[in-house]
Amino acid sequence: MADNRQKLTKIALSKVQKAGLRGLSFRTLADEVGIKSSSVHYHFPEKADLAQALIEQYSAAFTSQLETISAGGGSLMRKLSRFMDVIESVASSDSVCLCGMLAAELESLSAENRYALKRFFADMEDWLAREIAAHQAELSTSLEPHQLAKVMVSGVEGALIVGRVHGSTEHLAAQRTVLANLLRFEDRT
Amino acid sequence: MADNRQKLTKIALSKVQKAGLRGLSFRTLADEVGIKSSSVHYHFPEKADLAQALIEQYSAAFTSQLETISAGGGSLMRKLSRFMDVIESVASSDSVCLCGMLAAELESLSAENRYALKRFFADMEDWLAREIAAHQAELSTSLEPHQLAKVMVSGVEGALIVGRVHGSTEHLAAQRTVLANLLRFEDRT
DNA sequence: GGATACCCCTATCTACAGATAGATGCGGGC
DNA sequence: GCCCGCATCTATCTGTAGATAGGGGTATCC
Repeated sequence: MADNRQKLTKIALSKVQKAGLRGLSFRTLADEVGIKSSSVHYHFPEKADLAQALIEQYSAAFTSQLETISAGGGSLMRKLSRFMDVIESVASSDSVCLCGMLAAELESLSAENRYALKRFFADMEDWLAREIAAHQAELSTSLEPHQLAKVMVSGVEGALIVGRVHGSTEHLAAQRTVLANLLRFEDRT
Repeated sequence: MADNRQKLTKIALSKVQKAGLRGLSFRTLADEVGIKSSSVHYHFPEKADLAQALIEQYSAAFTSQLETISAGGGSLMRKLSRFMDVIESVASSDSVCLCGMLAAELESLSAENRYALKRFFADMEDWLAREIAAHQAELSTSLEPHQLAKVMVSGVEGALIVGRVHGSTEHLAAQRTVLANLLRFEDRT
């Protein structure tokens, strides 16, 4: 099985989204894949290397989804609704956004990890701001696209984390509703 | 010194806000207070007991601040601005909200800890919703107070966590601005 | 067919975590 | 003067973490 590396990142991703990087041990991870912990070290010498791989993989997948949304066209509200769909898809099974989780563990991350994290959030914000700016004509708000984008980034990350405590997705749902209202559109599309 | 218990919770609080509960060890904590780790266990038999004490103490202090704001009167915007001041005061020195941090570590918390966490967020939401409802006449929004409150709770928790990654308070600032706009008030008071 | 890269193994190290048992010193109250 | 509770100590247990050294098998490439 040469795809153990993929199995490792797949299982690690899910685990970190639930328990955090510190909640993941090389031993448990190895057990679940069916290899030894030393073999995990072969693929990822240090834990920071594993974290880095996770962030990059996650970011790439996320960016790809955003690009698909952009390419799909439609109104801003339609795009933002799709955006919320993407966010909502991680909320199931006691998981939060990988990068939101790692952001909480910031203090124990390597410099490289931190930089990758920054980029993730900056990319999300940029995408949102770009879409908002592109549709500004449709809007009756005077707010800066980047300010709105920052609020949305904070909002969804916070909603995932806080929502999990309550075991509900109401916080994300509220985000949707208020967002739609803020931009003076009707709910959903 | 019979106030070692207070010293413990004080130092532990600050440490957990920066590094999380897992980032705090009884040994380091004991060292900083100047006692032995076994003595920490005397005050807090298990780590969950320490966490519980932290959450309760933190919640009480927070609630107290909210009550002060309510008692201070004034416009809704004034109150919400004060609310943001309170949130902002924890953002310094690489700290996030204690409960936001613990929420990320949810999986490793005791049932009692989780319940206390839920209450913290619910209390914050209730306070916000109550204030919003009380001033609804001043507002031109048709949004439910509890939905707005949920968004605010998510927003500030997320802004603290994401903002720390960037080493800035811009996310909180954006929250302030957008919030003011959402409620159709001028910025700050 | 020998070299080489790849992948996984066994075995082990070092560090540190939370937790417990039992002893010590120091009070105040009976 | 004795007992008891409080707060702390020393010493130690047990478990688990990340990490490393070095060996072996296998497939591919020259």
